[in-house]
Parts: sequence; C-alpha cells; structure tokens
Amino acid sequence: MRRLPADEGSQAAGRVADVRRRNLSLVLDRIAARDPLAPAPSRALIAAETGLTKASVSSLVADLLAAGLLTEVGLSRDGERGRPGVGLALNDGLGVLGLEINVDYLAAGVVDLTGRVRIQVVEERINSGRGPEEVLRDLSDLSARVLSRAGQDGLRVLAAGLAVPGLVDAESAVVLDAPNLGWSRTPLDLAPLMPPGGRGATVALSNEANSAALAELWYGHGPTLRAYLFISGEVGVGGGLVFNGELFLGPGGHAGEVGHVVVTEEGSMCSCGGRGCLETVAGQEAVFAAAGTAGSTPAEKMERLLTALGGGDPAAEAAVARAGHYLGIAAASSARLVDISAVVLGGYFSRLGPWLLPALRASLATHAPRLLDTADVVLSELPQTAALMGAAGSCIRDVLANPQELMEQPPGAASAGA
Amino acid sequence: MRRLPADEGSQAAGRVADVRRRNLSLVLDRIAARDPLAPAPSRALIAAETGLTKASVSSLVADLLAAGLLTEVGLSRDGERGRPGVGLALNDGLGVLGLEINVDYLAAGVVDLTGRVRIQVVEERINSGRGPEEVLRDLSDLSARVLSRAGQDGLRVLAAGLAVPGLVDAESAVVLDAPNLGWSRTPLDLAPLMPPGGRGATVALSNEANSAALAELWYGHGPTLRAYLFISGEVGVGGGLVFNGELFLGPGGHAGEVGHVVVTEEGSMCSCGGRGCLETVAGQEAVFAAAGTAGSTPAEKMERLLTALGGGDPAAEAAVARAGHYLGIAAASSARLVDISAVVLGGYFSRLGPWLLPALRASLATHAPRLLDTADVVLSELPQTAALMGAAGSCIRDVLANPQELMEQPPGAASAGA
DNA sequence: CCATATAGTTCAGAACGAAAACTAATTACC
DNA sequence: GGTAATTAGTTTTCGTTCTGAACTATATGG
Repeated sequence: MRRLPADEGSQAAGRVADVRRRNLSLVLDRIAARDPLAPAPSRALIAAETGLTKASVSSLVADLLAAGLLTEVGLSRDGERGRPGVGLALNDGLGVLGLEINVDYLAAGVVDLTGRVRIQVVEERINSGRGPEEVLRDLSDLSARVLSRAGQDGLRVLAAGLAVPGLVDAESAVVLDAPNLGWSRTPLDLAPLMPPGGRGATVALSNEANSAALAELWYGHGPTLRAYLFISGEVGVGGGLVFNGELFLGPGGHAGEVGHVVVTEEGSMCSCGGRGCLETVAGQEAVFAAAGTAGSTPAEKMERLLTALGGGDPAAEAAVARAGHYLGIAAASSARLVDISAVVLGGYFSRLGPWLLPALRASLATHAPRLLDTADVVLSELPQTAALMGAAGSCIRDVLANPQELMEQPPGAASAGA
Repeated sequence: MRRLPADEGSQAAGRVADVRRRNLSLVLDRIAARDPLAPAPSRALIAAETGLTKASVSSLVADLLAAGLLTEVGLSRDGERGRPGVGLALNDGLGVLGLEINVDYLAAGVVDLTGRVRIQVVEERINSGRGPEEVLRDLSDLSARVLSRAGQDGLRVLAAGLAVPGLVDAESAVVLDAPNLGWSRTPLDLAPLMPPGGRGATVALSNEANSAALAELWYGHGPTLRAYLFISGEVGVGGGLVFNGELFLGPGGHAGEVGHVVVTEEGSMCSCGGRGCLETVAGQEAVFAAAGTAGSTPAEKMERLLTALGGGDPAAEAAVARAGHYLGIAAASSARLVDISAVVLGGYFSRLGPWLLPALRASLATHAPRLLDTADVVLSELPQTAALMGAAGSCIRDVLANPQELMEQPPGAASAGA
C-alpha cells in the first residue's frame, strides 16, 4: 500500500524549547484577547488564567518585555488589599502592513499589535485587465506612503500581508486564478513590498474573502460566534470558513469557495466552467441583470439597485430575494457538510440585508429546518477594507504565535536587506 | 464585545512532560505507519526519520517496551555492514474492542494494535424500532463472547468503541438522532460494555459513517488520498470528511452529513424535515422506489436491484444513474466548499459502482469541470463492518497517541472496577 | 506601627532532549 | 584469522524549561 509523502513528515520531534515558544504565545494571547476596556492583566492574573506558575509567567513576561512585544502600563489597582499588579499590554509601537488589491481600488494600511488600524489609504482605480507589474507598482507607491507615515508616528512595521480577489497559492506567491482581475497563474514579485526591517522573508499572500472572514473573526462578529461561513459578495462570490477561531483552508488551501457550490441544477454557465454555481445566481452581475439595473460601473449599478429597492421596485426586490433564496440553499448545504452555526454576509450582501435576509431565512427554514433554532444569519459591519484588516490580522497572529523570532535580534538592530 | 467561554481555555499551558508524550507518540506512529511487509524499523532508523537523537529514541523505546506497547522482533539485517539494528513492532498481544449497531445487524470484534482484525462476530438482527436497552443487552452478549475468545488468544483488550447509524454526542454518550433505529436523544449506558482491565473510563461512541470513513483511511484507500469525502449509502446517506489523515468533525461534531446537502430545489420531504436533500434522491428507499424494486427487506431489495441491473433493466439503470447524478452535485459542492480531492463511495453505493460511476463522473464534469483533473472517485473495498473497524481504529489511535496512560500502571496489574 | 494580603522574584530540583563519547556487533579486506 | 571500517545502541554531561517553596516588595486596615 503506497503512502503519501505528506504522511511521513507530518509530525516534528518535540523539543523542550517548543514548550517555551508555546507558553510565550500563550501569555501573549491572554494579553491580546483582553477587552481593550478591561484593565490590563498582571503577571499574577495571567498565571491564574493559564495554569502556569507565577515564576514561569515572570520569566516569560521578562523575555517578552525585552523583545519589545509588551509594555508595562502602570499599576492595576482593583481596590483590593495587597501589592498591586503591574498591568501588561501589547506594545502599540509595533504594527504590520496590510495591503489589498481589489477590482476597483487599492488599499494599504498599518495595524498595530492591539488590532487598531493606525494608518489607512484607499485609492480608487479599476484594476481589472491591468497587468500585475503595473498594479504592484501602484501598490508599492501606496505602501511607501503608508510606511513613511508609520515611521513618522514611531511605528515599527514587522510584517506584511496582501489580499487579492482570487485563488492563491500562498507558499509560492502565485495568483492561481483571479477572473475579475484577469489574472491566471500569475506569480507576484512581492519582495519589494516587504517593509524594511521587517521580520520574515516575504509578504503573506491571501484570498480576499478568506481575509475578510478573518477580519470578521477578530474585528467583527467573530468573538460571539463559534463557527461560521463568511460569504463575501463582490463581483464574484467568495467565502471563508471559520472554526474555533481559525480559518479553515482545507488541505489544498482553497476551502470556502461557496460561490461555486451548486444551488440549482439548470443554472447558467459559471466563470469556473460549471453550471448552477451560487455565483451565477447571487453574484453582482446576476442580480443586476435580474433586477434590470443599468449603469457603467458596478458601484454605480449598486447605488441604483439600492435606490430601486428603497422605492419598492418589484423587479429589484424579486432579484434580491432570488439571490437570498439561493444563498439559503448554499448555507443549508454548508451547515450540514461542515457543521457551521452561523452565516455572516459581507461585501455587497451586507448592504442588501433588509431585502436579502427574509428570503434567505425562508430558504434555510425550507431546506434545513432545525438549523435556525441554533444558527444565525448576520450582516457584516466591517468597512470596505475588511480584507486588508484580515491580511494584517493574520500577520499579527503570526507574530504573536512566534514571538521568539523577534527575540533573537535585539529590537534596535535594523536588518540590512540584500 | 462578548467572547465565548471556549475562547478562554482553548490553550493549555505547555509543560516539559508534554514533550515526552508527544515524542512517545511520534515513535509509535513511525512504527505503526510502517508497511507490514517492510522490515521492522530499528531505533536508529526511527531516530533518522523523526529527527530525534539516537539517545532520545533509545530512552523512548525503553519506556514503550516497559509499558508493553512494543516488542523487539529479532535483528533487522539489510546486508549492510555494521551492527544490525533490533526490529521494533507494535505488541500484537494488545487490542481494542470494536462494536457496531446497525439497522439490520450487530457486530463485535477485536482489532490488535497493528490493525489486524483478530476476532469478529456479526449477528443479523433487525434493530429498527427496538429499544436501546434491548439492543445493548444483545450487543453486550456478543461482546462478552468476543472478549472471552480474546482472553483465550492471549489478547489484552485496552479500550472499546461503538459505532451507531445516527448523530451522536460522543462526550455524553447520547444518540441525538438515529431515524433508522427510531432513537432520538437516547442516552446509552455503555459502562457495562467496557472490557474489564481496559484503560479509560468508557466506550467511545461514534457515528457509523464517520467511523467507516476512518476505516477507509486506515485500512482502505486512505493512505493514497490526501483529502476525501466518504459517502456511505445505507438506509440513509451518511458521510465523513477526512483531511490530512484526520476525520474532520466540525466544531459541534456533526460535520460530514452529506446526505442532507441540498441537491435539488424541488425535492421531496426528507426525514430531516428539509427538502431536496441528497438522501431523498440517492438513499436506498428513493432508488428502490425509482427502480420499482420490490422486496420485504432492504437486503432483499438490494439483491433484486442488482439482478435487474445485471439484466439491463432500463428503469433500474435510470434510477441508479439518477442517484449518481445527484451524488455528483453533492460532491462538486463539497469539493468547492472544503477542497477535497477525492470521493470514496461506501455502503451500498460501492456495489452499484458500475452503474453509478458514469453518471456521477458526468455530473461532476458538468458542475465542477476542472475537478476531475485532480480529483478521483473510488469505490470502497472494505467489508460490511467497516464502521466497526473504524471505531476500533479510533481507539487504537487514541492508545498510540497517549501511551503514557499505559505506563503509569505496570502491565500486569488488572484494575478492579468499582 | 504592625498584621495581613497580594504581586513578583530567586533558587533548588526534576524532567527532558541534545551532543558527544563510548561500547557492541557486524562486514570487508588483507 | 585478525584488523579496520561501519553501523547500532548506551552512557554521560549539559542546557533548557517548568515547578514549588521560600523570599522580597508593596499595598490596605486597624
């Protein structure tokens, strides 16, 4: 019986040092997970929460302070007796660069370790049909502007992430298929986008819907949901599956493509070559066509559709309800296959909520009756640049999960790029 | 922003001893993953494969030998120069009990640590409609017979697993919903089924399709597949998702319910209360009805259907092709949502292969055109009791993953149950 | 001022894997 | 047959990490 190579090396030998890495990350997580309004946790509190001894936490915190990841923020007085604890917080002088290429805009921003978007620039620009070199040049300019402002604000930028509207291979930084940009099997030269002095070798490439799903996890409804399917309505219909606080990418990295779930047997041809995909009945083009919405750009059509809906236009209402119906079918199937307990609608779906949700809920009730007892359908409340926030957030999680990489070189030493 | 309780304690503090547990398990895995025909690996080989030092492997193996999990099996001569290594193998005097309750039979068996089914008894008996006490009593008798034979064969039985055709809550040993048995929210008293002297507190309860999917992983096509959806055709249609050598249960433990993926908008009512579920068009009843197959039991109908198919009966062929068509739609949707690269058909589907596969492949080609380039549709070759093997296999994996539990008490000491 | 309570540090101890030196067992070659 | 070469496995020493207990530090309450 032949076995796959992946079978062999899947597990690495455990070393004593791994325990340190895990516990460093554990301490950081306890501090990062804290509600910003709550008082900053002390060493003693972290010890009690994690099960580590006070001695261990002191040692771990000392390392993290030395690495510059944490800062001590005064005494935490709770009015109790005894020595007050010293509050610990993530160093908000550290941040990561988030980048986004979308069909009709480019965006760059810096998010600090606490998750606050400190700097953000969006540039409207139709990118569909433009070549990757051209687009990356523009993005690089935007990035340079943002990084310059970050320097002025005293922010050290550690890593960078880029979200694009298409399937990607993150390892090799290749856009496998981005029909709405017209890119296919397009390798991206991301090295020039890497902020100087950043740790790690390159910019993390991700799918836009996946990143938006993660933004929802960290900055949106995520903390109240255990498992959800994020459905992103842009020109195409993308998605992301989040389970237990983690994005589920699947073995090949392409999970969550809910836009190509089959929802109707006799559907029209999809850009993926299939038939009956959700995208063919709930994508922007399909809805605009069904509603009879005219306009020169997607944004313009969207405004007109909203106007028509506001005015009670029956064709518009029917078109959106039809999209909701099929979204419900896709959600029902997804819930059964992967056991999600919520659906979050993002992108243009979130603006259509009042007209979309009734049909979606009715459809769910028909096709997965008991699901609505425990599951929820909610609208995303994140801004347009959710994908940027998610791409940055991934980098932040990465830093917090591997703090030792920052500890090897003293925080003052700026690396000299080759 | 409210956070879920699960958010808090999800990570446990790392301890130095965890490294030991992980490495013990790593060594066991290297030995267990070995092809039974290949020579038994030596300490030195394991060291080279795992990246551990020879000293560490020696120490780990010494513990595992002392715990009775491993045995030394003579010298491994490869004709090379140098001192020959001592072959290491799993102790085949240790086994686990696998149990299965199905609609028309009960089964019990003992599988040893190497994965060989050493003892197995199947008792045909229609269980639908019978109460759980009655069924468990019969199963207990069967189990006692099997355990007695195991004792005669010198097999020590460490743990037990039970597969049932329905949704389960494994933690609380409750069958949430097993429509084909007529059980709903039925707690099972599994303590009496636990083999005396076994480690662990109770019998692991699992879903039959999930367990069959795991049996496929360990004893069927699994080793050659990276990620697959197992679709089990019994009275109902069940399923299991396997990624990277692990069953994906989803956050609530109910993932893989492919039988209730929506494949047709205007389908008939399903037992789950929904409409258009795969089960309503590819379940046994639907296919028998469409084919016009008569008979008093499902097994009898199945034989007649196969006879009709063998004779070229157009109604039978059309009925099975129709099932294949909808299986293809479900597979296409699943592939997009969770990025599987193969579909394995089990249960009664595997016997219908020649008539099912062409329609299934055609349907996949229509709805997910590029998928067949990289993905595969294969038939399970496992016996009827695949779920039993999978339930036992889970227990074996559990033992191999936590060998320290066996090391605390010397192998001779039989525990006295309360 | 002193008892009490809580926060945080220091230090010895145990568990573990890494590295290197060592012993053991076999083959190749003269 | 004897010796060098080669590979397997063990022993010893060391560094890392967490734990637990003792200790210091800093607050409140009378």
